[in-house]
Formats: sequence, C-alpha cells, structure tokens
Amino acid sequence: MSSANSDTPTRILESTLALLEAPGGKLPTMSDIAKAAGVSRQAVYLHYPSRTDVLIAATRYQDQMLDMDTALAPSRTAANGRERLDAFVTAWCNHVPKIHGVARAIMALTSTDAEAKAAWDIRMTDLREGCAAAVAALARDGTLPDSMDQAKATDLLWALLSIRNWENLTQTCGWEQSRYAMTIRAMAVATLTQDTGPLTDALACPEPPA
Amino acid sequence: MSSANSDTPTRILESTLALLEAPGGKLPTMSDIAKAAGVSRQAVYLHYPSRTDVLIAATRYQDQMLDMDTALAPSRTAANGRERLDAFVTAWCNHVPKIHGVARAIMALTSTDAEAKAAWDIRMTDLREGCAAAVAALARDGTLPDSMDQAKATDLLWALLSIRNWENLTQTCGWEQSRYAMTIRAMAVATLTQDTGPLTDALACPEPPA
DNA sequence: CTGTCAATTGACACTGTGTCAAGCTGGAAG
DNA sequence: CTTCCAGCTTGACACAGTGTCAATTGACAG
Repeated sequence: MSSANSDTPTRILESTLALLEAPGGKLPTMSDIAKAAGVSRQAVYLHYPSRTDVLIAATRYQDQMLDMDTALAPSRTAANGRERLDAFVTAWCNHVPKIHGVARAIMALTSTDAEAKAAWDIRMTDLREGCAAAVAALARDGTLPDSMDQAKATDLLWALLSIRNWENLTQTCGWEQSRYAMTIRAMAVATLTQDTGPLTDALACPEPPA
Repeated sequence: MSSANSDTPTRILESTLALLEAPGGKLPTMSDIAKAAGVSRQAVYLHYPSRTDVLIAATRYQDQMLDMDTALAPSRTAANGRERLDAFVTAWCNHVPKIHGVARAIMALTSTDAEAKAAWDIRMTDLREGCAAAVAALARDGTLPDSMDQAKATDLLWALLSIRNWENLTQTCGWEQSRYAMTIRAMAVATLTQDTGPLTDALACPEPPA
C-alpha cells in the first residue's frame, strides 16, 4: 500500500498488485482497478490501453521490485552442477509464492487473450532458460543420467517447477512452503542426477509443521 | 459427429464436445454451441440453465462414453503395489489426451465460476482416490520409501499426474504421448518406491519419434 | 379439432470492455 | 494576471456475451 505519493500510472500498478495478491483473488475489472487506485475508470485507459496491458505492466513492475536476478546469483556462481541445480530450484521455489497472485491472473487470461498468452510464454521461456543452464552444468559434470539428454532433462525440470505444481501442492494439498521446496528439490535431484545412493534420504523432509 | 439422429439435449452435448476438441479450442459461446447443434440459442437454455452447465454436462457425457472404470480394471486387479502403480499411472496417462479438450474448458472456467470449480474439484478428487489406492497398495507391500507417508505420496502422485503437467510436456515441450507416459511412470516409480536399483533404466524412454 | 410439447423469434436487462467528446483544474510559462 | 495545457473527470455510447421473457409456430397424439 505504498500508493500515496506515486504518480498515477505507478499507483495503478500498485493497486492492481494489491488486488491480485488479495486472498479471494478474482480477476479485477477495470472498475475495480480504478477504484483501488482512487482514480476514474477512464484514467486507467489513459495510461494502459486494455486490462490485459494493466496486468502485464503490473507483472513487469513486480519483477522489477522483486529482483529475481539477484535471487539467482548464488545459482550462477555454484561450484558444480549439483549445487547449481539445488540453488536454482530453491531460489525458484521460494520465488513462486511471491508472484503467484499475478501469475494466476495472467494464466487465467491466457485462455482468451493472445497478448496475455504471449506475455506468459515469455515468462515461461525465462524459467526454461534457467532450467537449461542448470541442466547444462549437470551435463558438464557428467552427472546427468545416461538415458537423459539435456533437452529432456530441461523439459522435465521446467515442468516440475511449474506454478501449477506449486498451486496443487501448497494450495490444494495444503503443504507448507518449506515442505514443497524441499520435496521438489529432492525430486529434481533424484530425477536429474544419477545419484544412486540416498534417494530416500533426499526425499525426507519436515513432516507437517515440523 | 454422431449428431444426426439423437435427441436435442444429447446433440447439444455432442456438438459441445466437438467444439471443445477442435484444434484452436476457444471457449465456445452459447451461440457457438447452438449453431453447432443446429438449434436456436434459446433451445440450449431450454435444456441447460447456463453455459457452465452445458460444459459440465458434456464432461459427464464424455465420462460415460469413455468408461474410465473399465480402463482402470487392470489397476485394481494388480498383483502387487508396484504393478498397481504402473497400471494406474499408465491408464491415467493415456486417458488424459482424450479428456484434455473438455478439461481445458472447465479449468478455464474455474477462475470465474464457482460451479465449474466445484465440478473440477470433484474430478480431481476422483483422481486423488485412485492415487491413494495405488499408494495404499505400495504401503501394504512396504515398498514406500521410509521418509514418505501415504498422504504425502498421494499428494505427490496426484500432482505428478495433473493435466497441467501433461499440457506442459506434450503441448508446450512437444513430447510424444508415449514418451510422456513412460517418463511419468518412471518418475512415479522412482519417487514412490524405494527401488534403489535401475532408476536410470526406468527413466530411459524412446528418443524423439523413436 | 384441440392440447401439448419442443422449438423458434425477437426483445430485453445486465455486466464488462473499450471509445469518444466535452468539461474541469492546477500549475507553469508568457 | 492571463493563457495554456496536461491530466483527470463525467457521462455517453457501441459492442459482445449471458441469461430471461413472451408470443408464436409446428407437429403430433388423443
């Protein structure tokens, strides 16, 4: 709610983010957004050509605020593939809850709105590149299972990290965020490395609320 | 397209299914549905109170036609937990592409329509029960990893089998259906059994188009 | 012929998006 | 001080889509 002293376009984005992160998050209408920003409906159109554009701009604004690049730094400087995978998966898993409100809105639009779909695809491509980099590091170390080429490993990791999986496990199944993160990390390791040993140990993780 | 000689309500459902399974599947409007069924828009309302109800009824109609219960029979008669898991996962994986058109529509509605959400939740609960049964069979055999209680194993399997994962891997990543099915099956086995041995072998699967 | 049922036609209210035109206002520039 | 103008407001409109209603048609059974 740092929405008092900014200029109108920014205030609109901040209000939109607040709406999207609200608990019973319906897709806000233009009127909702305008009201939340303390501005007339037309004022919103004065700055953003359509609702989709507002939502996409809000996403970008949030990206700026959250600074994912910094969060990924440990992953890029990891000593080996396994550590890189660990760091990347952990960083992403902890990023998801922060962007979920916004992501849910964009995902909802993708079924009807081509522009939203394009914006979403870009985001997913970015994630995919991170996955590919982690997989490439594993490949360099030779720790990728023999049967798994890099493309397939990247696809699998990307699918594993999907926001829908986060939704299913934490929202629908009620998992703690920490349990989600540790389990996904363990599955990534188990699936993408020929780590014969303590698969079982790796999948161990805090029971309900530890 | 067996839509010539049925009664109107059925013809509406069949036309709706055809629209949902069409390649560039947008969410059909009531006019679309009426036109496809060769009937006036109001005639649709004469049989179904809302668009959501048409879609849900179409889902149920398709369920009847596809007879998932029969497809799951091998899973129920499996000799041990591992075989049951295999059979269940395989049956579900091969079921997903058949229901995807319909599922996508219902999923799209869940964000705005409570009734659609309820219908979807029921479907997901059914899937979850199948997962729980397979997991229970593993538990009876004692082949569940020590660190994994039945509830967690069920959650994980359920998430793994989600339609979104199928979409991501086959639609977005372009995997062949067979590759999808074999990989998911292997991941399920690797994650849910303390199968120390040939994890790598299990994850092997046909390269691109074999 | 008469009822009845299914379907049709055409109208309407409502919500939401996006567009347009005219008016208001406060502050900077002359 | 006046003028100007950018930013915002108000209020109207067209359009698409949902869902409702009423009057009408047409066929078929009794």
